[in-house]
Amino acid sequence: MPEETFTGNITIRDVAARAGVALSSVSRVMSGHPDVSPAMRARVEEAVAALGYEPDLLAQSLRSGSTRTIGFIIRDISNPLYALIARACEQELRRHGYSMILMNSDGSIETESKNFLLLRRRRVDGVIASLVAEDSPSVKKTIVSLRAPLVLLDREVKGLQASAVITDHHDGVYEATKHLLDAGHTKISFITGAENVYSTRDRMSGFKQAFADAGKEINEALLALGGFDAEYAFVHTRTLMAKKPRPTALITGGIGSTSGALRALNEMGIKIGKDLAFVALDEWPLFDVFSPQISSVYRDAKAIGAEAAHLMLEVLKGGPQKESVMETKFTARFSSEGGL
Amino acid sequence: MPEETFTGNITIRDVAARAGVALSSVSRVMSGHPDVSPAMRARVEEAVAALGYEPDLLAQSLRSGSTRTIGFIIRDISNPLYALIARACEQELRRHGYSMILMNSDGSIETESKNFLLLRRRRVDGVIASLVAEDSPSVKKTIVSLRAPLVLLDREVKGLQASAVITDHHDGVYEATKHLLDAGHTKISFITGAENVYSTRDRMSGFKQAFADAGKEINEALLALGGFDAEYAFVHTRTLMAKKPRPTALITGGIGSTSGALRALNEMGIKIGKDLAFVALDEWPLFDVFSPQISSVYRDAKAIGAEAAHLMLEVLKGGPQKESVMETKFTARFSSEGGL
DNA sequence: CAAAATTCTGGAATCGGTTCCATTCTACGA
DNA sequence: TCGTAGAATGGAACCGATTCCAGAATTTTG
Repeated sequence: MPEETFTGNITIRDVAARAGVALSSVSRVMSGHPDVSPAMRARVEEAVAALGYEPDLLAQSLRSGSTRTIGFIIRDISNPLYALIARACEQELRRHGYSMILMNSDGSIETESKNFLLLRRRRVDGVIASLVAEDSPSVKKTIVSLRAPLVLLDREVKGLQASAVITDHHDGVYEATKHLLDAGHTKISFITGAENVYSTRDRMSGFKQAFADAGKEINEALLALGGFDAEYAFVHTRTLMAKKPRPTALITGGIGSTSGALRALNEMGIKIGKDLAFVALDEWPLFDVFSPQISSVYRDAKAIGAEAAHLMLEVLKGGPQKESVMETKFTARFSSEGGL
Repeated sequence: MPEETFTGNITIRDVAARAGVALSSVSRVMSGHPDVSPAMRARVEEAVAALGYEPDLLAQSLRSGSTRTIGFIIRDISNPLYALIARACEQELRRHGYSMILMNSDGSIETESKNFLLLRRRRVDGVIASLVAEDSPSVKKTIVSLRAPLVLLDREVKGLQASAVITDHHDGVYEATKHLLDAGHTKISFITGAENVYSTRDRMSGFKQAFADAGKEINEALLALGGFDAEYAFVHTRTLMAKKPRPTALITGGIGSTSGALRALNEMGIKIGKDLAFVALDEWPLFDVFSPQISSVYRDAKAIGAEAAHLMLEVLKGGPQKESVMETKFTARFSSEGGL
């Protein structure tokens, strides 16, 4: 029960003064050091309780070198997939005494770089990040200079010491593409981000293999691999759907791409499952309620977030860097019918 | 161009040594203090550039008392409304040199309390929070002991020094309810969180006034004001819809409530806009794409997040505490037809 | 019972900066 | 030419903790 009112902060000195002991003794009691007599422990604990003392994490960090803080850099927290990942990740980190500093990179390499630099100055113990691109030398240099453990989300940067949680997009997309090919589609459009990130490459790899296995040729003109944002997908959906002959099927990679594409299709009056076979990669909140008819390749965002936290905690404990692979699951629904 | 490789961190001492000047001079140059000769500035800047020196934010914070860090406590970042708020808020804070520590309270008062305590120990410069409840004395005590500025999101806690961004739910809900009453509904259900948070009270106030203005009586048995989570709404939708006579209209407050209710309605085979008139409070991502038929009361989450950041920055600059009111807008669509 | 080993405790250095204060140097006016 | 104001710089204290080291108090051993 604190007896003092708040006038400035209560420091270890105040505790030491009240207990009539040295600073070092108070510190030892607080940190559970073995070299403390029961009498000393009692005296200090009384003073701590009476004053309501709480050690200053800032000062502890400065001295110990560990801030118990993890940076979390993503494109955009308002993307529901990232939000789910962040939620699970934060929960897990908090459970182990770590706090999360959240930073949006807004899809900009410069912002991302600045964020990394700032986290370094803040002396975070580690960073969990989904890079905007894997091929930026400046970001790579920044990351190396971090000298703190890094966990990548769905990215592969060669020549970089890092753990990673990656998704096996290949299998899910392979199944989805095979499903479309089996139905007789060959003019299949694919809209998603650029190939300078792992997720796009892995998705394309599944896409290509399905075509190869079916002995069919990919029509490169129907691919739009330029950006994850809704605007990019919106524009390219309009362009692609205006081509003749028009694509008979469309796959969109990521929630941003999907929303932009669907908005364009809506506007153009193209009905999925009838005029066009459609598959979305990744699901979003209320998916099962509002989009029970959309074929999708699903992945468990919550599990990804928790796994990212685990990998980080593992390395912080001195363990080895690791790469975890999360699975995807294709489910065919009404939207991937029709189109032919 | 750094000539040294990284071996431990480069401190202000290294810079002073290389430039052959005192620590205090380096510090003055770095902080742009006026008492610095051009010659001194040049020498120090040369050394800074050569060594690639960057001041340690931790040490600066300890000395200056300001961490340039803002805590952000919400129920759940994976709620799209909060995600949008967080995104806009972080962007704005970052633009002004502040970082955001994100914490989910998971709807638990104890977790929320712990989060506040941890933020205090981390010496954050301020906290932006959407409290789980307004009537918890323990949380109130914790907040008072923070002694850092607080910006509340859609909450009103009396006896607390704080800024706030609140939403004018009253008007939107009033319009929505009036719309239903005008159509002839009287058995209107309302499912949302408890009345110990401002948003529920303000929504109920609009609801009640619409009934009063219409000279109708509210059927209290049709209200379920107990939780914002989907599970609560799911369970109570089933119960309420099993009553006889059954409610002819339903309003759900918040995205969690809405998703739970819609899931239950789906399962029960009740079609909104036909078997039941339905209004959702708050929209969600892809709302216009997938739910263009759902009547809603909309608010601009991005603006709310940016405003929260502004209020915080204002107070940090020494300005007064303020309360900002954001508007809501009811739009009638297909879902609020039928039911009678 | 003295010497040695063990257990505790206090003092001081340290983490990496900022800032006050005193001192030196320069320039100006009387 | 001297006194003094003003600018520039260095030294030291400080922010709030941790930890090493030395010494005091206690216990064990010969």
